[in-house]
This record gives sequence, C-alpha cells and structure tokens, in this order.
Amino acid sequence: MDYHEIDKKWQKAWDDARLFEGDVSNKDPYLITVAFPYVNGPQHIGHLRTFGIADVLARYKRMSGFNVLFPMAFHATGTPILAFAKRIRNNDQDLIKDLKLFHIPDSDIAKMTDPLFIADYFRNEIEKGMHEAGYSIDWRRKFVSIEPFFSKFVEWQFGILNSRGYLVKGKHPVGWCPNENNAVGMHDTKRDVEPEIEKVAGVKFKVEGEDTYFLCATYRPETTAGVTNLWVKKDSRYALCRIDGKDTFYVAKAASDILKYQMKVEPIGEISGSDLLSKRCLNPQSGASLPVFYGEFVDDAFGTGVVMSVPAHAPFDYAELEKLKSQGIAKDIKPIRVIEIPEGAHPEFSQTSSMPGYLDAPALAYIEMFKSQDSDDVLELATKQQYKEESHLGKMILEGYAGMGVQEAKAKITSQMLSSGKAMDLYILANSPVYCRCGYPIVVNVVDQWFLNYGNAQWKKQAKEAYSAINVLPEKSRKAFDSAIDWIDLRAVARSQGLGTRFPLEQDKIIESLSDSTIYMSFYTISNFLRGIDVEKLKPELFDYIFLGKGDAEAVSAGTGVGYETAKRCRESFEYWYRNTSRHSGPDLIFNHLTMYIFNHSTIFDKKYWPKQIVVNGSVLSEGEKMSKSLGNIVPLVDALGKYGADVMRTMVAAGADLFSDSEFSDEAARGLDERFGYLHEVAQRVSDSDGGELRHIDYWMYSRMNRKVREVTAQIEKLELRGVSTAVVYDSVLELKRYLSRAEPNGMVLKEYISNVVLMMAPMAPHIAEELWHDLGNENFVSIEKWPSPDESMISDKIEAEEALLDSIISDSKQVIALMKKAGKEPKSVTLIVADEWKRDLANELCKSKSIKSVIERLNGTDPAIAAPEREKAIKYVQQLAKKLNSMRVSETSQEEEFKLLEEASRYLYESLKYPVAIEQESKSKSQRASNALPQRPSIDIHS
RNA sequence: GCAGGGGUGGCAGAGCCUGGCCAAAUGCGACGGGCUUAGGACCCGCUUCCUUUAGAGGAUGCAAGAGUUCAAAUCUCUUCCCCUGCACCA
Repeated sequence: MDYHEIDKKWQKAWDDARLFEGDVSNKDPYLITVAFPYVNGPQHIGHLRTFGIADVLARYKRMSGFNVLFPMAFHATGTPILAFAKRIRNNDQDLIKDLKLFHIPDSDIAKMTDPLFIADYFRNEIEKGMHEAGYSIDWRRKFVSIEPFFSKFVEWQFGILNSRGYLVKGKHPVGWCPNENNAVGMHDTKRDVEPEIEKVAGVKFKVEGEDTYFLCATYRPETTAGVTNLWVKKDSRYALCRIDGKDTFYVAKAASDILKYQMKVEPIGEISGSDLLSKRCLNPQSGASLPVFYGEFVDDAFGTGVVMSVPAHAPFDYAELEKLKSQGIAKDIKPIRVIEIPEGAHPEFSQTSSMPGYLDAPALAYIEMFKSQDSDDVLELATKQQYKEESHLGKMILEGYAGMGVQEAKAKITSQMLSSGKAMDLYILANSPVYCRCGYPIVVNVVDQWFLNYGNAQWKKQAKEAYSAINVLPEKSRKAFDSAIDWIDLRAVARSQGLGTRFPLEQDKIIESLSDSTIYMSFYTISNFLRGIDVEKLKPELFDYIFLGKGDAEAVSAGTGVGYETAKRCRESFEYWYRNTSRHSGPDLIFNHLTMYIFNHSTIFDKKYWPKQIVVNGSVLSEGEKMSKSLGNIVPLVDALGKYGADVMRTMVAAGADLFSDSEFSDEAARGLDERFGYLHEVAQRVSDSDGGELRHIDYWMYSRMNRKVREVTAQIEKLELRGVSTAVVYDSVLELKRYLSRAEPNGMVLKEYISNVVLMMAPMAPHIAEELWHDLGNENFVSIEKWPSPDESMISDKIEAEEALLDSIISDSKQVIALMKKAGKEPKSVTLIVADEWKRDLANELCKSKSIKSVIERLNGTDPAIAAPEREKAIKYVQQLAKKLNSMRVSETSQEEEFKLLEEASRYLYESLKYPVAIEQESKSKSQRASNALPQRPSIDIHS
C-alpha cells in the first residue's frame, strides 16, 4: 500500500467535503478540546499522543451519532518564546543544532530572533503536521493566544475573578537572576534545572557582651538545644548588618549578598572570620555559652555562612570537632543529645544505646557504615541517613518535649522560636548553585506578587462540586485530582516579562501563561464569529451576554457595536457546544492546568456548562526512553509521517499503550501494524458480493467473534482503552481471518460483513486506510461519518466458539501423538476420532452443577432416569475419574450428535492440518480399543500405524 | 519527605476491579523443523524444572514475606524497589 498517496487522497476528500466543520444543529453536541500546543518548537511524535487520542474520540463520537466539534488553537504566551529568540540572538549552538535536527533551514533560523516570527513559524508547522496526521479538526476556529481578540476575552475573565475577590496580593519567594532582574524558572536556567527553594529556620544566637547576634540557617531547628558551638569559615569576610531594620547580625559577606534579595540587609561593618573566634554566644534554647570555631566544610555563600554545630546529631559537626580535639582545641566540648532512637526501633542499631558516649544512632556508626562504601561523600551520606532515621524513628529526650516524635517537635519548636523572636524564616536555594541562562548564579528573592487565591474556601468548595460531576478517564487518575484540588493554593498570576495579556490590576505586568488559558476552550465556540471584528468592540458586556446570558442581544449590540446577528449566534453556539465537553491533556497538567480549569469553570460559568469529562493520557517513549534532545531519540513528526504514513503512526501513538501508560514508538511496532494493515487490505480486495449459501459452523463462529468484538471494542473505546481496541481490531482480526480462510472456503457475505465491521472499528484510529478499504468494499460514502456498528447479541455464542476451540485442541493433541509415534519408529496412516457417548455428558454436567461426587454416585445407584447410564460400574469409574478435574470443569452444551457433526463438517480442515485421513466415530459404535477414553469435549484419538 | 501511579515469563504487554477453564493472551526475540536458489516472506513446533516413548503427571512460579480461602498473579497486611509531580514553570 502506498500510504502517502492514500493519506493525501482522503485528506483532500475530507477537506473538500468539509467533513469536520462543526456547527450548531439539532443533534447532540460533543466538544473535544486538547491542551493547545505551545509554539516554541518543532513537533515531534511525542506531542501527538494527546491530540491523537482526542482525535480517535472525536471520530468515534462522530460515528456514534454526535455532532462533534474538535477545534484547535495555539499557545504562545509567557517567556519561552522570548527566551528562544534571545538564544538565537546569542547564536546558541545547542538550540540551532536541535532545530537542524528538524530540518529547519538556516534562512528560517536566522529570522528567529523575532519572537512573533517564531510563534507564527511553529504555528504553521504544527498545523501542517496535524493536517497531515489526519486529525478531524475544524480549522475555521483556530487562533493564537497572543491575538488581541483573545486578550479581550482574558481581560473579561480576570474582571470576573477580581470581582469575586480571588485576586490577592502577597509575598512569595522565587528563583531570581540578579543580573537580569527577573524571576527564573526551570526553563530559564542552564541545563533546565529547577531552582529548589526551601524554607529553613534562621536561628539567632545572641553574642555575649554585644547587642548583636549570629544568624544560623538550619534544617533542624529542633536540635538547637544540642548546639555546642558555632562554625565560621576561615579567611572569609563577615558582615555586621541590620536586617529588616531591626536586629543586627554577623553573617558571611558572601551570604549577605544573597540574603539581601529576600530581606532588607543594611551593612554596618565588616570583620574577618578570625575576629569572630574570640566571641562567644548564647544558645537561645538552653542558654549555654558557646564558643566559635573554624569549620572547614562551611560554605560562606550558602545560608548565612554561620553554621550551628550539633555533634550529637550531625556527622559533619562530629567529625570536625574530633579533628579539632586531636589538635588540642575544643577539648571540653561534649555532644548533647536531644533525640534518641528507642531501643529496638532501629533494625540495625539495636545495641546503640550502649555505644560509648553518644546518640542512639551515633554519627560515628554512620560514618563507619559509609566508609565501607568507598564513597567520597561519607559525611554527606551519613548526614542524610541520620536525618532520615531520626526524623522517622526518633523521639525527643529534650526537657519539655520528651517522648515527642521528631517531626512534631520540629514544627512546635520552630513556631515557638519564630513567635518568641529566637528565629526567623529564611529561604535557601537547596540545589545551589543554579545558573541562569545568562550565566549568573540564581538567588532567592521574596517578591510582592498578585496571586489567584485557589486556597479560598468558598472557591475550593465550588471546585469540588464541579469536580464531583466530571467523568475522569482513566478512572485511576481520579484520586490525583482530589489531592490537587485540596493542595492548590496561592498561584502567582502576573509576570514582569513575556508575551500575553496585560494584567488589569497592574498594567506593566503580563498575565502568567497558565492562568490565561483556563477557560479558553469556551472561546472556540465563538472564535470564528469574532474574527475580524474591531477588538475595541469586544467589551466585557459582550462576553457577559455570550457566556453568562446577561442582558439581550439587542442591547449588547447597541452597547458594543457588534452586530446583533453575531452576538446572538455566539450565544447560541456557546450554549450549544458547551453542554457536553471532553478535555484532554497529559498527567503533568493535573496539578496545575487541569485543576485550574476546574476552579475557573466552577466560578465563572453556570453549572450547565461545567466540564463533563477530563481525559488524562501518558506520553510517548522512543527506544524505551522519554523523548529528549539529550538522548537524541526524538522522532520529528515529519520524519515519522514520511516513514510510516499517518495511520501506522497514529495507531502506534494513540493505541500503543493504555490511556495512562506511555506508548512505545518503534520500528518493530510499526512493522507489525504495517503487516496487519496490508493483510486486511489484501483480504478486503478479494471480497466479492457472492452469496455464500447456507451458513456453516465456521460462519457462525465468525459471526460470533465479530459481534463479540463489536461489543468489546465499543465498551473499550468508550473508556478510551485504545490498546485493547487496536489489539482486537487490528491484531485479533487478522488471526481470526486467517483461521476462517484456512478452515473452509469463505462465505462471501460473511467475509464482507466481518471486514466491513473491522474497517468501521478501525476508522477512528486509522482513518485513511479505513476509507481506502471501505471503498475497496464497494462503498461510496465516507467511513468517517458512517454509523458505528452495534453488536447482534443473538449471534454471540460461547458454545460455538468453544466448539471451534475444540477442533484446535484436537489438532494439537493429534499432532503430539503423531510425533510420539514417529519418535517410536511407527509411521501413522490414519486418524480416528471417537466422540463420547451422551451419558458421559449428562454425568459430567450433573457433576459440574452439583460439584459433589458423592451425590452423583448416590443418584447413579438410585433410579434417577436423568442420569441413567448403560453400565453402572463403568459410570461410577468414570465419575471418579472426573473427580480431579471437578473444579475446572464447565458445563458442556454440545451434545454427542453436535460434536459428531462438527467433526464431520471440519474433516477437510482436520485432514489438511494433520495430513492424514481422518475418520469420525461414535463411542458406542466404535470398535477401537481407545473408544472408552472419549470424554465430552475431548474425543478419543486413535492413530493407526 | 508528601501526593499519585506501578513492579507479571528473554523483552514488550494482557490478566488483577468481579479468586477457580492461568505455566499465564498477544506481539517481538531465541531455538528447532518445513517451504525454498535464497530468505528479512510464509507455515508448523518449541521457549521454568523434573518424570513420562498416546494427547500425561508432578514441582516451582506473577517484586519479597505473611495472612484469608477448599482454591490467590488476582483479596488483606507488612517490607523492598521503580516512575511522575511538588508551583509561578509551559
């Protein structure tokens, strides 16, 4: 098959027939929307999973009688496109190399210093790719999220959110580039590192004899009472500074340069590390007087550059003190335990409490433990291990907190120290250093920010109500939403940079790009009507009318200048399509976009228009790995289409795995699909309209399989279990056809009906090939809008299928016996199959129903005619023989006569499969020695040599 | 750490909700055979171990362990391991 020719041919035919343009009608609506693609890069096949699955649903629903609308738009707001343009301006070779991988010509790359060019370039590229993939999209409604008429819509949305009181102002820590003066997220860092911001406690240690403090950043404020000394860095400069206009502190100079972004830091003086050694300070918890030492491990640019020393609970501190002691310094320092791991609580250190002078799970022991691992980071590992175990298993032994779990104590002690002024909140960049793309190390900045308050109780309640009515596919992702709705809280909503809509409450800010796209799906219902209208006319009252039903078309038309007809049509279109919606996206969007989608819909729209269904799907793997530039395993969409054609690629991507799982993209899988499609094509071309005459057993089998398949596939596709659909439609059908064609001369009618149903069911996944086969079968209309088949339940027969399976087991058993004979040097000449007598069936079925050997034998001994057998002795022996199989036995619905007829009818098939003449006999009439071995559903096999 | 999803034969991947036709579908791979000039095409067989020269029987087995049950890949509990997300970023 020439896939490319077929793809092109049908895509053109669909376009010419305007098959996928959805307009208001009297049929039931079905609006399918996917997370719109971001136009900051070329398309690879990984992008197509969500789109492909949505398209399968769109096509299926269309065939099921719905009026389907599958629109598409493009996302371009935010910073990525600006960053992209900047990298091109800086002649970033990594990026340029990636673009060449996608066959983008140098002349186009050169123009990509312009963000708008980038957006338009990739919008075009993506649109073209989707078209070539055969997605049934109504392209009349497309738009880009940076277009002015869309901004008007977003402004209207934020007006509503503001009127609800959901926009609030507050402070928030963000990753920050001091060089560019801008917030920095993962996409703005070198090697795409996410800046990990952590809140830690800044504990204040009063300097003796001075009105000033040491400030120590710590993850473990609960061990403050165990602090024996402080550490500072040798040869480092320390600053004395006033923080937030209040107390003065000693912190490292380097640290103060970082801290100044999150708090007000006024330098007062400078001092060297060595000058600090002469000072002593007070433990804020115990009041003990503490010395200050040099610590080799101290990093003066991390935290505050002053570190508190807890040798009982921190291996670094312990090891450092041991070192000092060996030099005759710090001789008096003794570790102070505040936590212990109760005896027996620890699987390995059950004896720890007896270890000399130390904590229950001593630092020393951990250091020893990791020494043997030949690691450079012995102390690092030991620290993590001890922290983990103490926070899990440890109990406080500190006065006032004795017996309390460490995590609980940490929370209590922290809040108590904060409220009593013994500590303050600090943020640190846990994975520092992280570098901005510009090359500067990132710091933490606490900025004033506008937030959307998803933590608002009223709003949360409403979102939960909306969510409870949403059908989530797959079912197992439902729980994730429950936690997401509970968890989502303040969300920063405006940025100082980026493309997009200006934030109404602060005009120099841009609305953040996830926040501007929470209800845009509703915009599809009207985008085609609004295009071309002067944006100044798109006033809030217009949207109030369209989306909220406020006022009437006449007044709105008069007030805005938008035509009466247009306004009215928009309102109708929205009301119609938004009754029934399905939203599609990847699992990474559950915790942001999809949850925000639910929140925004619940507060803005009438209940009637709340979301009806959300579908979450996995991604696409290549060579077992997620597609990634660094792995070099990206398959550009154009390459995939060129190599495999649209349908193989579609089927592989959409149906290669179950909904939630990742699907594997491989040549191997492609070849498999290609072979099956080819086979189906071949068979379809051979089908004739000839009347095959009377239906035989194998024809009924084919009908049974076909109708069962229709029933199962319909159930599966409703739940979007596309893996099962493709297996049943593509793979199993081929197996069944092969069997049918080898079993007997095909009946033309049966074959045609079977293939037709297969083609109908493959149409959503492989629409081009389906159209081609559909026309091969003599049809003139589009399969894309043909009616989805429904099963004829009366044709589904377990009995007939079991009987056909019987033939196969007879063949396989016979082959086995023949092989054994040959091995023994005997040459088989013919095969006799002996069908068990009726009384054996009766007894077996009786046994099956009663599940009791005893009662059946009792009845045999009686005079119950229903289970009468010719010879009682033989019958009892037979029953006893069946005893072992009792649990796995099924009631046999096939009579002796039917079984006999089945074998007779299939004798040609049996002969062809076995290559020996086959005779069929009945047990009672057989002279064979083996006749009595016959069981129901298991004829005795007698092979003559 | 918290939250969510997982762990099945050489690999991929069904089965698990609703326990028993499950030594576990299907595909790929490996191996043996047939067809053939040849085969990446097609057909047949085989792919845990042991026993057995008539289609068989037995043992072990679905991350590990324990439990419920006449019966567990499937239900319950514990442990271990893997993946994803944890925010201002699309």
